[in-house]
Amino acid sequence: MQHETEAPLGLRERKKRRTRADLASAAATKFDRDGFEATTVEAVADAVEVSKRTFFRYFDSKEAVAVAPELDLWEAVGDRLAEAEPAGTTVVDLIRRALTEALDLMPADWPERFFLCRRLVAFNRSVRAESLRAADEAQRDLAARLAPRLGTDDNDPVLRLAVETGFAVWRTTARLWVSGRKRGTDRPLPTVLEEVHAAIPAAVALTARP
Amino acid sequence: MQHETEAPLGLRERKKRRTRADLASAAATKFDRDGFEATTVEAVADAVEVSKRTFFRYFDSKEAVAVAPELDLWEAVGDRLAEAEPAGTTVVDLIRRALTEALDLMPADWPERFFLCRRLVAFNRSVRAESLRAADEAQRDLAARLAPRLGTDDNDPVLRLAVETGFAVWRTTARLWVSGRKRGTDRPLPTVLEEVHAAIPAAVALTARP
DNA sequence: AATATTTTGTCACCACGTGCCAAATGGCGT
DNA sequence: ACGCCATTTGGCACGTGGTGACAAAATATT
Repeated sequence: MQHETEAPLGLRERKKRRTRADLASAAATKFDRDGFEATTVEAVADAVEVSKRTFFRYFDSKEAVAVAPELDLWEAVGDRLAEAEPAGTTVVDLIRRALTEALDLMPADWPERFFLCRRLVAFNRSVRAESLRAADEAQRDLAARLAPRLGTDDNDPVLRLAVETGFAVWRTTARLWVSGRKRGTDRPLPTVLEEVHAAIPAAVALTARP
Repeated sequence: MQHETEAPLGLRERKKRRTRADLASAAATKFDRDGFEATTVEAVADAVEVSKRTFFRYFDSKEAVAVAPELDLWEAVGDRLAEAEPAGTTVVDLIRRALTEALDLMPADWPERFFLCRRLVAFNRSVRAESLRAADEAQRDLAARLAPRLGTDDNDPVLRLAVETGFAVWRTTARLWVSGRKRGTDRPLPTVLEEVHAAIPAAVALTARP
């Protein structure tokens, strides 16, 4: 027998995680095949042999299960930031690092799931809204955690703007990555993230030429 | 008789605009008094003496009518940008200017309506999601309009990032303005907008001190 | 093995949102 | 003033997302 690392993690918790993952997976395939609106949550629940009521105990809404990969990412980002040392680096760069580490922690099939998720985001209004809302939530959470480390409250406009910029980099990265993937160029997300990060000065200085 | 400026604007169009405004107004007061979820769209429709079916011909969703002031703003911004001359100024600043001009165009009761709208955004998940979605839509629209003036397509990451930054400034402004208004400091939005705009360098350079 | 706690299923219910068609209303020429 | 056409509105029915309440099942604890 091998040593139990991290946590015991009883049967109960394991089962819960599995059903959640199963629901997200079933939803992803059905949404991809039949479309988001054409698929009912009952159909998703049935596919996992779970009642509709139980579905809504795992996900707040139909849209939430569609962006499950993003929710997973934000959770990982929150965890990574809890132990990160902010010393010396820019806030924007700190967010980039937390994202990179979080991406590194994600399971192997995550990029594919994320890709499908982004297609739904691109084509469906309500899914797009939920995606933005989830990112915004992560953003607030992050600002609240960062504030004490900087000696300000999380209403400080400079901090807010910094966090906004960090997430702006992520959003741009996600889009660039997706469009790149569609035409074969399959670069890893952290690489794209670094590139976009480096483009910040050019972006704020971008001027129309008369 | 006086000379007709701008457009004839027949009775039909005028009536449509009025019902739309009435719906938004009725919704605002009811949402403010009874709460967003406690208010049914039927109740809003009844208050304007219009059928529920008609309500949904004016607004895509219950959330949409809640953020009507923002929708109005984005429309005005789009209009302003159509005639703005981009020469010489930064893209981020160009967005700021378009916003300032648009804010100037809004009717006198707009700030109050916007304020109530922001309260709903702050307390309600789905309204917040819709608000973010609407801003994102305006963002894309703006990027698409700006791209040809810069000689690039609207997938250029630098342009994207620039537009993201411009909107980040707006979002930060909105929050700052609201929190300022709550405690008496009632400065006009364009002023706050300028301040936040000026804080960009500080934000991207913001560093944690060990 | 018995008990306590947490999760799940069933049922009922409400309200959002939409397709469909008939009725009403404004625009317009004669 | 009248009737004709285009557009807008109302009424109805329907599917589905989402929730409260309570009983049943599953898991943890002693």
